[in-house]
Amino acid sequence: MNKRSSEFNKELFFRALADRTRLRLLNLIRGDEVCVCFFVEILKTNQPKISRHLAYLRRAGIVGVRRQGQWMHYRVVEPADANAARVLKNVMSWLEMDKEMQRDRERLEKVCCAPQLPIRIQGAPRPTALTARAATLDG
Amino acid sequence: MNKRSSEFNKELFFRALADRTRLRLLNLIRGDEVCVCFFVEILKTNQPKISRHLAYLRRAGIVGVRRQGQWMHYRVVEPADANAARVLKNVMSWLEMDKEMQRDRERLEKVCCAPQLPIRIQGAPRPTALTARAATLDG
DNA sequence: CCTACACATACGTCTATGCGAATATCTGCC
DNA sequence: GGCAGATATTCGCATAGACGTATGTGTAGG
Repeated sequence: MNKRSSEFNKELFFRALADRTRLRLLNLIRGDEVCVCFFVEILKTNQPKISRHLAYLRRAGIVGVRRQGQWMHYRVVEPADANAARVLKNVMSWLEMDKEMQRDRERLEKVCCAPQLPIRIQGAPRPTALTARAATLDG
Repeated sequence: MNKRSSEFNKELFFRALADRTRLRLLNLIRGDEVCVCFFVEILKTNQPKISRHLAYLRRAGIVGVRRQGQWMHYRVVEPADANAARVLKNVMSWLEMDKEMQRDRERLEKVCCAPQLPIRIQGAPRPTALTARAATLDG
């Protein structure tokens, strides 16, 4: 039907990036694999909101999920389209220069590397990469 | 008030790119300076629609305008933020691979390089760069 | 001035999307 | 099976944005 059906949907891709909450989520994930409850904790918001935005990013082919028991681990994936992948890389490094994004990451690192996780997310699996740092502290 | 007031608005930037008509406009402008009536002609749509989308791109800091008599010449400008500029460059070359965008450009070139412009836009100033090619044909 | 032309903006409508609150789903465990 | 915790989806509402039509604005030419 649609003559563009085989092409990567750029509009969907950019709309996915056109929201501050989603950008903050991408910034928190980075090269890691982060479970939903951390987003809720760091962005200090309700869980459905986070979940909806992650679903949006998933539909746009920007993030992927892995289930581990009751937890869902989100990661940034390479978009199917090479140009989209290139743009996304640039966007990710762009986010590093944003003050709010930097604060978000500081909070995430502080939370993840602390010997004790906050009460709300006691049993949650920590982000893989960040946990490597926290492992020495956490028994 | 807003703690992010000094930072470039990424959401506005991406929302500007999150629309097919606006992407098609950017693709038609490219490195050139194109007057509104050509957009209307090539995209085969009404003038207010084009004008609104151009205004959106202007607000996002992606295009600029120059008035020449009754005609308005639009051009792609370098966004104030260096990262935005880099992303925009990538997007522009991304557009080159899009079938519809290629067709749009073919139509624009055909129209601009023809000895006679279509009746609707008889007196319009041709895009500068493309006109260089048409100049030898057009008296 | 008045008209014609190019373009911009306003208006009414419709759809997409964001939100919080409520609810559903899935998994681990007893 | 049933309960609890983590996550997803739904619902109702509010706003943004896209569209076509109508109208406003600025400029050139008589």
